[in-house]
Amino acid sequence: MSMGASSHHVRCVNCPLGHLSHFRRFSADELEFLTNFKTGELTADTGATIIVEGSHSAHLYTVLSGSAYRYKMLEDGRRQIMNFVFPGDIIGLQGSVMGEMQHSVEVLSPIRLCVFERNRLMHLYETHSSLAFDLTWLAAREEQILDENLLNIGRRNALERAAYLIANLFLRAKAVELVKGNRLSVPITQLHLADTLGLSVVHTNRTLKRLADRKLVRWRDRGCEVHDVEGLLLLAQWDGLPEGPGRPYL
Amino acid sequence: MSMGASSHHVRCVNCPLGHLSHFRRFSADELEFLTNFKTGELTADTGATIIVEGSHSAHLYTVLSGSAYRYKMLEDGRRQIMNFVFPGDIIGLQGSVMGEMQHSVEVLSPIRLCVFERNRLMHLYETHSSLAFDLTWLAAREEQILDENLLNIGRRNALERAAYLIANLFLRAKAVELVKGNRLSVPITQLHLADTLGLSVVHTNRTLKRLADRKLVRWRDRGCEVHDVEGLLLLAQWDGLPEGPGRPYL
DNA sequence: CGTCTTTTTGACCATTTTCAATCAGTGTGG
DNA sequence: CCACACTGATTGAAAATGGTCAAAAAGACG
Repeated sequence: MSMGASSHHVRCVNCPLGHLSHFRRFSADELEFLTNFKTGELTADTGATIIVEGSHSAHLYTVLSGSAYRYKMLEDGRRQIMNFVFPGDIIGLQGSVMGEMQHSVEVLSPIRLCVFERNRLMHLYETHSSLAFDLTWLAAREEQILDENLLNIGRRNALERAAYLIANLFLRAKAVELVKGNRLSVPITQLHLADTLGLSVVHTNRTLKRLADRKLVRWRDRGCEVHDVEGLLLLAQWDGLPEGPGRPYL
Repeated sequence: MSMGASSHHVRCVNCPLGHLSHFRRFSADELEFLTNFKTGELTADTGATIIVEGSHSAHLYTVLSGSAYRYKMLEDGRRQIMNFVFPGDIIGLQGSVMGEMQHSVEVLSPIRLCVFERNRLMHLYETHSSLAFDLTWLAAREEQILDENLLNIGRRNALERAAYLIANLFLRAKAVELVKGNRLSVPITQLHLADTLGLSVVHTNRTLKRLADRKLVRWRDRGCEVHDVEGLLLLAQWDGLPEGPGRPYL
């Protein structure tokens, strides 16, 4: 994990996220503010821990590229992954707003983060209400994703669960160009899936095979190929992502 | 479900939540703004549906008294309760910020709500950044609760799950005086518990009996008595509520 | 090539669900 | 007051789902 060389005042006009139609455009004023609000950049490699449960991080991050996941652990080591973090997603908002961090975040694929200072957050609220609203939007969106995850784990069986999760990851990843062909370019292992689905690795593996038998997905070379998104949606009784283009980010 | 008689400009100075040390105090300015921001009140009886999944509610609510729960359903009828709603909690923020409502809300015990207009929300952000921040705080808190619920369902077994959920409900209810003695004064059924825990009613019932055998809780007269909170926390490997006094609300 | 991680498989075990009743409490109308 | 209908709580037995243990196979990597 290291701070980028050209730390301060990286030009947000050239933000890599700005090129994706998935995200909203900033006004000139917002762009200028954000350029100043941004403290620097941070990169981290696979396996690095960006945030530790229980810590009081002084920062807030937006993912510029790469991926990570948010998780919690019980004292005896059982782990539950709550959500995955893709470009445009924000990391550490919970902690910035409420104090102590209640979850950890680990890097999945080499990640580049935009860094903001937690103690300047109030200033954003005071001077740029549209961005403040966007932050609430981002929090509400995370809430919504968690609702769906809860429904998934609580009420779907193993096969449906895996179908939902893979379809969800696939569509979210696709929106930020983390899909190559029918292949998810996020280096997820079956253990990650298992810890997200609330299943054991063994059963997750068997479930994936059943999905493969139905020609819905295929696990190959450490990665997941999606052969039939519609089939996955149908199996999981899911409507797909509600989001259109133009969603907020910071 | 009906609108209160003295709809407009109910004096927020006398807000019933203001008497609970659990919540933060408003400044005179905030209080005046909120009194105007508030559109009216709404009361609803047990079983009423306040919000329907898929709708575009024009309102946002804060619970003044009573209780409710938030849930989602699969097409085939399986239901998952995501969270319970107590006094001081906000209802409909997700929909207000993101558009369509992605979950339903049903009344548990006769409820009194403070009503706000969704289309005036931006005005709040523009003029009262402290309240805007509070809204983000509330969203982040919901996110945090959902994280814990996800860990609960995903990684704890039935006994631990029930222990966590009951302890959690008990402590949250206690903070807003919805506990009488050791008894939760929220008319929850074992089906509600089951749909929250991701278990069947039958197994939930058996699990509750096991908790009773251990003298941790007791189910009596349609309600739950908690005999040993510490024991529940220990069993669930949970630290209890992180919240201190002085939390925000609208 | 040897080591490490990840995936895959088999056999067996535990947990949880489903189905089917029964029981208890509540409220209703006669 | 009692018969009746209803909802919610309990229980038993059988079946299904998912977990654990152990080991092998397949890649990944230096």
